[in-house]
Amino acid sequence: MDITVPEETDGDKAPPMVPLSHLREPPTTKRGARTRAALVKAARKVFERDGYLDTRLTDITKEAQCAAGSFYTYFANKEEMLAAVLLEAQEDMLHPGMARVEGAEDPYAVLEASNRAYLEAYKRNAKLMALLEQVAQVEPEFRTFRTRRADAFIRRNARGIADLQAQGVADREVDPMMASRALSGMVSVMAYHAFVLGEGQEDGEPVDFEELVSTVTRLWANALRFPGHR
Amino acid sequence: MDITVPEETDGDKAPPMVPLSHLREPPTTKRGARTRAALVKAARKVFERDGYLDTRLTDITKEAQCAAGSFYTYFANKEEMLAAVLLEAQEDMLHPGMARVEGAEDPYAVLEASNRAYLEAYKRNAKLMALLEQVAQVEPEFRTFRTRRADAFIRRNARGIADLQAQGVADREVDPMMASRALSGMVSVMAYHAFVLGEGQEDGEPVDFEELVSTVTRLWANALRFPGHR
Amino acid sequence: MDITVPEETDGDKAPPMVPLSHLREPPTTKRGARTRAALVKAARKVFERDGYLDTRLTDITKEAQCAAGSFYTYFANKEEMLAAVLLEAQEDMLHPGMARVEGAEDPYAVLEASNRAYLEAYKRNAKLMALLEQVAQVEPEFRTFRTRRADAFIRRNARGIADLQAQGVADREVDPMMASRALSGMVSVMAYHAFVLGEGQEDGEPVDFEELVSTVTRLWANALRFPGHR
Amino acid sequence: MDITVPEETDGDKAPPMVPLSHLREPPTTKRGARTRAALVKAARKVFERDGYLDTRLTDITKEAQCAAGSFYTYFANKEEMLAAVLLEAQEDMLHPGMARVEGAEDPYAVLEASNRAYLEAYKRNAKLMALLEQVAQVEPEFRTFRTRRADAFIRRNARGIADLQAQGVADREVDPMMASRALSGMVSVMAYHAFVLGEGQEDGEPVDFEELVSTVTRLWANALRFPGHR
DNA sequence: CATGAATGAGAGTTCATTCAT
DNA sequence: AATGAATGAACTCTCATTCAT
Repeated sequence: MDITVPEETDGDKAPPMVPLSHLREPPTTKRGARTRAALVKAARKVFERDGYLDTRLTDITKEAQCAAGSFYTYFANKEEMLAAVLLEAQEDMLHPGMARVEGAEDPYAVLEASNRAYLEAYKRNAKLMALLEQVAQVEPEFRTFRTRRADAFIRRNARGIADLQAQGVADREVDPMMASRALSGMVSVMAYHAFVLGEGQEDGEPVDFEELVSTVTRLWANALRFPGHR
Repeated sequence: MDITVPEETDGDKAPPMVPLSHLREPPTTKRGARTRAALVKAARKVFERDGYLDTRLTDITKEAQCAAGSFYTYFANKEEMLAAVLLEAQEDMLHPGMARVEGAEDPYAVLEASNRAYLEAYKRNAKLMALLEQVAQVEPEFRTFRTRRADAFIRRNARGIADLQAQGVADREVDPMMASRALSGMVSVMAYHAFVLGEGQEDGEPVDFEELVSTVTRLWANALRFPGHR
Repeated sequence: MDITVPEETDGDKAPPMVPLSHLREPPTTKRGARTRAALVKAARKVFERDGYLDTRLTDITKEAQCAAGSFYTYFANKEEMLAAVLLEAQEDMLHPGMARVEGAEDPYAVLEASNRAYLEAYKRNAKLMALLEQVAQVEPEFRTFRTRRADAFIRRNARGIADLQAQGVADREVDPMMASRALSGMVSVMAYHAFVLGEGQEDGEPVDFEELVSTVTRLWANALRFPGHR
Repeated sequence: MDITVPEETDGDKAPPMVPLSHLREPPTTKRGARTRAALVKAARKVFERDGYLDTRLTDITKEAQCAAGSFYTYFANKEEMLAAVLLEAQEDMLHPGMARVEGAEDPYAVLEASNRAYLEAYKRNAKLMALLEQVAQVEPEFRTFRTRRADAFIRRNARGIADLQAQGVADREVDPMMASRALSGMVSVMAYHAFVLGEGQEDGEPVDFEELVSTVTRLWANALRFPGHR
């Protein structure tokens, strides 16, 4: 969903964006590293399976096959554990390698590629996204995290919209930031519905991925009044 | 956000849409009714203030100035309490009296009125909506409730879109249901951002209501390619 | 199981033998009498169905179709309620009119008639007997009650045994009181097994009543070495 | 009370006979074993002193001098706690090492030894037996347990009776199983009276143990018409 | 007398966190 | 660094009993 023009350097390099940077000292020994890694892996599995709230610390240590006390060697509490999980997954969740947009490129194609990449990444990390939604409702620090993460996308897309407006290929009547928030939100809502709610449901039709991409792209392009519609 | 043409009778009369119909027997005496009402009122206040999870039953009874045990005279547990709160608020939350659309009416005006009504209702019940979002992440029964509630809107708007397509005033390339889900979601996301996140934030600019209405309406109209845009 | 010779006047006329004689004042009005009776009847039903411990006072008032508070108009608590239930049933539970034993009567026939009468009464009141057993384990006052009730039987039968010993038709080596306790206990154990445990069980063969009577009688007669056995 | 002839191998090896096999994982460390043992010991003491129903979990942990929460490290609830207590006591309660009966042995002597052994074991574990009686009235699972336990004795003695009938030394008119139930019940009733009720009472004469053994044995032998009575 | 709502002490249970080994 | 038992505050829910109407 990132339609930024390439030169734009966004502020995304701001540190991890993961809450609670006050993580404990990293393990020094090899064994320590192994245990820590096992805990993070186990935590992700259990969080995704049972949800953040229903996960007891002992569930994690049990899954990681280590003692309850070992948890505190590496994490101060459940929150920090989750922060570590997210930190590790962030790479893939953040922005899926977005195709560069060369000057003369077709904006519609760029947009579509961007949406596809976003939706693919969402699908790939659906369980984690569901988890993040849950936690954002429950732990203020993660709410902030989620908001910041979303805002980065939105700002980025806003810049893209502004560019297109400047080039005369987008409706100039809308505020780029607000339009970006609306349209980016539209895509994320669709992703949430398709990949988070869509799973557990008996709904029958599990949403066709390509149709999802094309509909979302078409609506977005229309909304901004891209010229020369098919 | 309801752009249904008037004749359409939708299936919305389905029962309360509130989970947990196993409510306890309603009070028979006047005093009982007073206590029950005090509890519901107190519960709404505390839920909205502290969130569902952080609310202890005794917080509610304390606020309602009655004994802890009295809670159970009227509600089986926290869930049922919330169900009662939602049931009572439902009237206003649902859909605010939507302007009728007479045959020759301007669809753009109808759409705008609809969006305005929706956003006003959302704003009025912002805290409750925030609560609902939280609970939906935590209690499966309420997740279902929220989903059903949203689907009712979406289906309704989908019918409106289909009508407009039939009349030749809306893009026929998109599936009405999918477009409705995307655009309805777009509006609700904006409402959530403006009225739920917007409040507690230091964000500075607290979103101009009229701009919100007009932007959202414009994007929606554009997306469906309403003719004769300004 | 009463094999006392007729002239014997036993001490059984001692007051009700029901615990907690401090019953509340009997109702004065007709309506009061009706309510009280309804409560006793309901209590017996619920006690027998759910057991003493699992019975809540409101279960009784609900069954009696009266308000919770009315309970305390007639009874101080659950114990007194049970006392009232037992008092009312006592007549039939005690010992069913036992056939008189005329001088020349066959002791074996008397014994058999006595056992039959006892077992019939037990069977008739099986649920109440089960209840009494339960309560005796739980409320000291009812334990005493049960013990006294049993002792009355035992003493009575002991007198019968002593008579038979005097007439030379019973083993003189055993202490009449102890033998009575053993043999009376034997019969009551059999009754408990047949009519209390026997019911809920899938055991298959539900104990033939006549065989029960004859076996118990035979063992009893043998144990005392009645002469001229068949 | 076990008069089985020696060769008879009975099916008694059936598993623990204690309800609720779903015991928690046994402690792995020495400290854990110590705590668990302390809890079981404390529980037995408190159960025997206050009865099953009046025992609160905290009474047990207080007696064991550990925190309330520690209880749940080893037991899921009060029931399992009792199961553990019974399991530990079972060895001694079950069947007191019964004297072997050699072919030519005097059945009367065997019977007497058996009764003595039973009564001694009962006396030794009187408080626990009282507890078991109480719990059997209150928790279905323990009622089953008690019934099974009793049935094992009864079946065993029934086999002994059948043998004696075959050898012509016991009355053939009675059904061995029914007679065993009656006579075994007789003995257990006497034990209950002497060692459970007898204790707390002011009754005066606390039952002479030897007289108990001889009376019970004599009645039993008579009942089955052992030959050559003294 | 009847009603039925109000009361509140008390029990069981959970689980994050600590700490001795 | 790892272990896993110990801790105890916190919370929900029950129900006998009271009392205003």
